Amino acid sequence: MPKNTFFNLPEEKRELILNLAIEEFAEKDFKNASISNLVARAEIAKGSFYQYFEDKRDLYLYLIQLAGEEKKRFLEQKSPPDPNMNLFDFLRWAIHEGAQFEFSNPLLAKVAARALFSDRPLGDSPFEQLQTMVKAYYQGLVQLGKAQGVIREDLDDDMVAFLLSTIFNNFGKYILDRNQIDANELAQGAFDYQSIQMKDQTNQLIDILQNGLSPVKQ
Amino acid sequence: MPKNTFFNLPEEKRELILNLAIEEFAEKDFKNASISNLVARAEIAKGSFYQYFEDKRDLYLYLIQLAGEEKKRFLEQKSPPDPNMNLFDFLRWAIHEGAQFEFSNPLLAKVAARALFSDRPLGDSPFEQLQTMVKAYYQGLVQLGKAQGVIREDLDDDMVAFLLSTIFNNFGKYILDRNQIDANELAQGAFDYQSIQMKDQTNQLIDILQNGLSPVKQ
Amino acid sequence: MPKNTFFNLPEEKRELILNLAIEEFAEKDFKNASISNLVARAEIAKGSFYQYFEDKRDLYLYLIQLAGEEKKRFLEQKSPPDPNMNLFDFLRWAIHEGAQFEFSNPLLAKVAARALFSDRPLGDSPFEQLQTMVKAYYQGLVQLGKAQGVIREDLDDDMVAFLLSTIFNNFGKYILDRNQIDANELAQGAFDYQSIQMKDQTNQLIDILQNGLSPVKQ
Amino acid sequence: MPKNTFFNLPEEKRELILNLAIEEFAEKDFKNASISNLVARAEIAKGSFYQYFEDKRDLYLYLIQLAGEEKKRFLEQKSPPDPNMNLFDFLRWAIHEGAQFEFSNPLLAKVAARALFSDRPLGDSPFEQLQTMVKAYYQGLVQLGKAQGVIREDLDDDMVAFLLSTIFNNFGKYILDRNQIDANELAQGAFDYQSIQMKDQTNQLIDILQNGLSPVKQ
DNA sequence: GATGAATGAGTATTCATTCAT
DNA sequence: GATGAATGAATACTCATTCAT
Repeated sequence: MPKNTFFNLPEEKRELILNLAIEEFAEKDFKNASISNLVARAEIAKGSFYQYFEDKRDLYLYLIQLAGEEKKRFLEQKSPPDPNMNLFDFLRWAIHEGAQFEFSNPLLAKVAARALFSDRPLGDSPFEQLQTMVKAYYQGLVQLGKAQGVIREDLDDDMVAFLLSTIFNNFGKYILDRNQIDANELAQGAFDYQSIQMKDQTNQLIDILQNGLSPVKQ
Repeated sequence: MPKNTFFNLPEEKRELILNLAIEEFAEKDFKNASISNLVARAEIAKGSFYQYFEDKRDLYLYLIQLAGEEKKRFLEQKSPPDPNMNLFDFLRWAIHEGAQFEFSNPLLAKVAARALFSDRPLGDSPFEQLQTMVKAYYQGLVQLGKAQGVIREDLDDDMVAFLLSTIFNNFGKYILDRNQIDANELAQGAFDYQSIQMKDQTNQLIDILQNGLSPVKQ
Repeated sequence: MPKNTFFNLPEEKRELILNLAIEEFAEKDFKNASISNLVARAEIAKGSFYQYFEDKRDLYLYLIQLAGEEKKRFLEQKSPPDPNMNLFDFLRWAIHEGAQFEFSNPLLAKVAARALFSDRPLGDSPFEQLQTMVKAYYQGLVQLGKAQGVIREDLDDDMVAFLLSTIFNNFGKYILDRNQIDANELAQGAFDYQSIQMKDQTNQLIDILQNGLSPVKQ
Repeated sequence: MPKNTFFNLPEEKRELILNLAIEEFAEKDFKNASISNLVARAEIAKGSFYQYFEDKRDLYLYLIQLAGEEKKRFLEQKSPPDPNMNLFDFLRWAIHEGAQFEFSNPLLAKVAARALFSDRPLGDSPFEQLQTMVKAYYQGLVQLGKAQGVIREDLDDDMVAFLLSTIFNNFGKYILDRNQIDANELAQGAFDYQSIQMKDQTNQLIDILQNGLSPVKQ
């Protein structure tokens, strides 16, 4: 956790450091992300960095935590779904919002994706919490679906959660790839999610899941 | 490409270097993988490494190529599917074999996954070919499915290919996670794919896809 | 250009580093001059060198610039010549002073000579400016001589400038050779220019040039 | 000295190695000249090099010796001057021939120039012989001039020898510079000495020396 | 006599972290 | 609380030379 000195910083300065840190860890993985580079760009003293953070690791873990919180806040701040809403209608809404998150915080999303999928410089333990959280979230969705009767009872919870999370976690990147959008350009506001026509494909994707997961209608 | 000196090495020594290299690049990304560490563990002279490989990049690209070849060979050596086989029956077979590959070459699979999904130290070009190949493969499957009438005609090819490839690419890792198996222990032969009961879940997964993608029966 | 950290160093330390650097680059050309050796002898940390200088090239170019400035300062600090002074009287003065410079800064002179005459590790561009400056200086002298009527009008400016610069550039080294003086010993203050009787030869040399270049008296 | 194995080589192969070695040592100084590069380009085995030469130093010294011999042979093979010829007429002839040597053996000339003027990787001793030879040659010329009565008796032999040698040694390079000719292109026969109009300047240069050195006519 | 793989000390440069001011 | 100079282990890579075949 960052030290108090960091949180006591004037908001403007704190935000600057944070944004530059996100850029740095979005572009490079843990080892290659450079504190030297960060402090140079933020125009703070090397020593100051160590007044704000324990070490590089401290900053990194903070960013990952932040990414989780940001995503959660993002989803909550938008009209959160009626708990009685059909699960697939919720997913239809959520995949849009999730993609929009990737669009509005592309660099932070990149940091998180890196942490979740490949770069594990600090061993697995610091990430397990995040991963457990994510997993629990999707398992909750599956259980909700079963309770609503829109997911077949016999399906393995764990496996369905894997299916959903895998798809949702990669969908944002898929959109970027498909539309040949670079995360850095995106961070500079070069694109607008609304301008991209993905609705049809998104609906098809949810349809597939719905058809695949629902009890067979007779 | 490694130099002839490498291929002329006694098999035992060559294998040793290769395995240690795979370990190194499985644990760390390109930049962090250390040649110094590799040669120390392999007990060869620094200079010898450069007799065998042009440079670090040369070794890395070789490993990636190797991963592709190994996977291809693995799939081919097992009874390859009857082209007339129903696509989903083929997928049912392939997801098993693919997972088995991840089991028999866990570290090499890790190197490849890293290359495909996050670590792009050498620019995108060396990977685009691989990625294009993978993408084409899955789009071919989609088209086959449509031709067989087992995938709905109106579905977007690209999106379905994304769905399949995402699931297949992550399934192996999912199995490892679910069974709490570490790739390094696995590499030391600590586990056996057959001993793990995944058949039910695997079948369910394919069922979901089949139900989701097939034309609605009426 | 060295960084501020270098100029902020206590004078004693700065001088030590500089002198050892001059020794290093006087003995060896750019590629062979060893930063490792330098920092070992200066007893500073490897990393400290890179706090002071961008890189090896940075130090090298600084030394060359220093050599130029030192020489210029040296000539200016001594009573600069009356612009109306006969060119050959000026040369008589200058060749003495120039040789004295080689005596008081033998290693720096060696670095500069190497840069001007043979070692071009960084392409020609950084040196062209210096070389152009030197060339322009001598051509200016030739034109002055013609204006004063002490150099024959029909002589090729370029060629005469070559003649003068070649002689002046090599004279210092000639004196060292003739008196069997080693630049390194000299740097340690083992010799004194005044103690060496060269006045007669120097005068003869200028006489030769004067007789050779002047319009024939009739 | 190269070993007998070298001299026993088929002439074609020996010449090839020699020419590539000259290229290597013309482009780079002793330390940077690369045996690895040489053997690669000559397509001989690394070990073979050490069958032919003691070490790098051995080859280098051989090249320098060769350069001296070549120059001597070059001057002798052309109609050598009548010993009774006026010294300055001889110099007028010699400066042409010398420049032509630089033109016909530009790379070898470069190796020699480097050795004489700046690169002294092996200490001074191996070069002293060459330098002594050169010096003796020019002192001989000065004495001849005095004997002929065309050089003033009171001039210091040593200094006049310095003057002549300095000018003659740098004149070839001056011509190359003035005509913006690159030694490597020259080695490939891209230029022809005859095509360059330097006669006027050359004559002026000798005139200057003659006027400067001759006893004053009254 | 030819080969070419093996060696290892050498190179410049980077960077997280410390600590005296 | 801020500073930024100092540190030194770490990095990839080179190359003359040796030596077993």
